[in-house]
Amino acid sequence: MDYTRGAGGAAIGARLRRVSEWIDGDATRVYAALGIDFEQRWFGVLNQLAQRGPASVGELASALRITHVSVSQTRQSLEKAGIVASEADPADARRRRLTLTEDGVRLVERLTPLWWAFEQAALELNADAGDAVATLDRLDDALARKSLFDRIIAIMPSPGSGTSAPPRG
Amino acid sequence: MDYTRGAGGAAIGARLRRVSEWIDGDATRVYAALGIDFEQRWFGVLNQLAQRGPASVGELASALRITHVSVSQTRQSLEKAGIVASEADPADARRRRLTLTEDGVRLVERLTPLWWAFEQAALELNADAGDAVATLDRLDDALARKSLFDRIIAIMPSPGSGTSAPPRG
DNA sequence: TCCAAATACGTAGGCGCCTACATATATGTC
DNA sequence: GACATATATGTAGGCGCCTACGTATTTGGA
Repeated sequence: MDYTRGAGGAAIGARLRRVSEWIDGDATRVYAALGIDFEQRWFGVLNQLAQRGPASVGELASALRITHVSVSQTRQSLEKAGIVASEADPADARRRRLTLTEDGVRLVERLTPLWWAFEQAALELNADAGDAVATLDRLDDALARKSLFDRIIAIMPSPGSGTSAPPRG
Repeated sequence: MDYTRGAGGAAIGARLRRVSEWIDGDATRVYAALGIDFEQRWFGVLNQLAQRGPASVGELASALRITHVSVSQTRQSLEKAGIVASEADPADARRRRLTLTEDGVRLVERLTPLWWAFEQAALELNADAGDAVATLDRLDDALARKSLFDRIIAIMPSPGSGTSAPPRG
């Protein structure tokens, strides 16, 4: 039924995406079922600001290992929702300093028990799946050492030009 | 630097998505570097048609474990590119029967060595990451047994209503 | 001191998937 | 054989991320 298990390498990206869609979708349904107005993409930035205090777009992108563009869009959404505020960094006008608003602090407090439940569910799932998180760590590390692009080009019968994938870090 | 490793459960979806983005992106760059006009999302449908012959939208969705909507959109893209053709199933006019065109067959032949390289690279990556594919299998199975939604709701302090996540297929 | 290069952030538009809803055809029951 | 229900596919629009490119500010030689 699930042919992707037999499709091997070329499908591994699709499989990862599929599982992430399931998890994201279920998380979205949890917030909806509890009547909480919350977007999945807010989590990283919000959690980061709650744990470590004010930060710039670039710092958040680096910590979350996503692009600054994605953080920038999330910031706009968070500001529109009144959860986060921002101002130009007085020491460097290129930077934007993000902080939680009072509403933001309250939202984080309200969500904390839910995030705890997430954590427990993830631990349970992780145990069921034979330490999936450790595997994710190893996958991250392996890709950081040598990107899939470089691996494929190195294997290709006729390697073509010497182009290389951009670094991910 | 990568805080997501410490963020635990609530970030697992984001981490999976992130890795899938890296892999998808590298795959896209490989096709681009070789000058091949190919979209990532074509792979599942194309590979399935090549391996098992003509199939309907629903059959492909089921085999690939994605929604029929996604397959429908991919079909339109493949038809526009002249790689796939379709006709109403004579036995059931609701169904659409997809087949590879001659161009489609040629494209699959041209891509076969590349997909082989993908496969080798994935095997290498898989070995580097301590059998990530087996972990993905277990994750699939664990989520099929009990969705993340159900796991979270079961753990929540005040479980709220008796709603449940829809089955995944 | 001036100006090229680097850095920080933003906008436009795309990708591959999704949910919600609409349409067309088939099926089963009275 | 008519009609409610089930099934197969499609359309509209959203999500969270991306690349490509543009603008504003800072930095570091010549």
